[in-house]
Amino acid sequence: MTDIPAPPWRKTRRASAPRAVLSRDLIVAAGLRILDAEGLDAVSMRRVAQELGTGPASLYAHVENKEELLDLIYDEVMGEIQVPEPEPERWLEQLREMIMEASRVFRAHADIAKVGLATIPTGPNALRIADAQLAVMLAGGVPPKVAALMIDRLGLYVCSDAYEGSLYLNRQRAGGSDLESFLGEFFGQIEEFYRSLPADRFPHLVAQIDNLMEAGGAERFEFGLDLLLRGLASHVEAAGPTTKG
Amino acid sequence: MTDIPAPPWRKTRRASAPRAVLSRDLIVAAGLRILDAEGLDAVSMRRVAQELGTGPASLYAHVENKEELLDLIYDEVMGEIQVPEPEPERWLEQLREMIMEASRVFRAHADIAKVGLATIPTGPNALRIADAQLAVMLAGGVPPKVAALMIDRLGLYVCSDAYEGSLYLNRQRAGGSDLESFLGEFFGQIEEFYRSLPADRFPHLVAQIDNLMEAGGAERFEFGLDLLLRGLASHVEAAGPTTKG
DNA sequence: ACTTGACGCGAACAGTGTTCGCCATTAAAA
DNA sequence: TTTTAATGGCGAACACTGTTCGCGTCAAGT
Repeated sequence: MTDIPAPPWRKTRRASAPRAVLSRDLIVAAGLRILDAEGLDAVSMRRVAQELGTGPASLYAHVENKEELLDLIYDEVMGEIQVPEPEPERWLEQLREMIMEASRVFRAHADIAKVGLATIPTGPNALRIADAQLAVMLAGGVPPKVAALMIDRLGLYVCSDAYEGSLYLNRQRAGGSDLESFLGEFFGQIEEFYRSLPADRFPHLVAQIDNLMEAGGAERFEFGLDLLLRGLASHVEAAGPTTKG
Repeated sequence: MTDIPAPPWRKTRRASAPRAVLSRDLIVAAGLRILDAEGLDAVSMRRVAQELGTGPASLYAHVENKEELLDLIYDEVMGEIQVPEPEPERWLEQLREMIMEASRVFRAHADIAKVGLATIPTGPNALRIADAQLAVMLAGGVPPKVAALMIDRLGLYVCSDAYEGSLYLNRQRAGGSDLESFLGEFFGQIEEFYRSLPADRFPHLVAQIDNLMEAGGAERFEFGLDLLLRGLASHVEAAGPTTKG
């Protein structure tokens, strides 16, 4: 019955209203597509619905609300983060590589980091990554209490730095120029502003303008990361070395 | 002329339409009042205007847009942060005290930290604090380049941690209960969720639940801060000690 | 006394997230 | 095979948001 070729008018009808074209996965995929192309602010229920050729109300059958949708997109992005098998003798290096990898993925997907800052991540991929970080640290002899605190602080650091970086990307999107020239002009203005400050009120700031402006985003991130990791290493040595000693 | 008591009918007129009742300072003060009482989301142009007994359009004569208003409120809050005179021999302690003071002020004003995350602070108070931090570090013998990177990372850390903390406050506001019982219930749910996870997929996470849940917000913040400061101290020793050596 | 100019502000526009109620289609039941 | 139940899709609407336009009114300058 249903296998016979349907008459054209019925086919038109079916094409105009095929059931189950919408699903959680399709909605999340559409949202991620918009996020990458137009930024987080563009990910509205209406825009996602439009991407799927429907209205905003249709999404609520598959997704509780916008917050849940963003959480789902966030975990989808986290799925791109690769984690290694623990090698105890190079645990610190491994941890550093994992953080750099996470940072890379966050930066690749515009300002999704804002979502990570705003929620306690409970998606499967977020859990997978937290578990892997914990595994590497415990294998390296980090005291469990310290390791537990550490994943919290590292997650906050990666998200907040990526979020800060996404702000420049957003402003560039608002303007029209390319990223390179935009950043140049933007930081040029900042530097000009700093140089215009009264040296008697802000003596140290004015004296250190070159040092303040010199470092780029990547250098700043790695500097802070190294501070955190050095501090962590000192905790391990203090608690009794399990490795190389 | 203007000193003589005005006749009642004029007084009534003046009371009904007094000129220049609006000003930047009044608008900022009203915004800060709403921020403290109802949170950042409540600070809308309409709500601020209502607080001043007028309409939203009236604000735009004194303030460029909402972003500028938030920046002004942010700097107003930063004005509460006290900074010390540099004492070179206890520079690290002093730096730590400054960060704790900043964190205290941020927490006192709900989720203003979100604004600090979203903009490069250029207000007078933000500059004053950055200059003071720089002063303490340079007096302590921190290499200028390192000190410059450090204020950036410390600012990011304080803001992001305060922002994360403000999220709980917001959710509590959305519900009706008091902060104490809300946090208890909330983290109870989180803990329950973690305990329900399959131990074969997330073995380390499940094994460390107690360690993950034990620490409160203050302990987490100070843990991360100590990591950063230990790392900074190691930079100073490496660059050649100016103090006590 | 009259003009000028700026401020105050009501109304409107283009957005947002979310809900309600109706329609069509499909799956199950009789 | 016919009727019923339920479910997904979706147009319209609600209560918001930031922002702009243009009118009127009031204060000061000439």
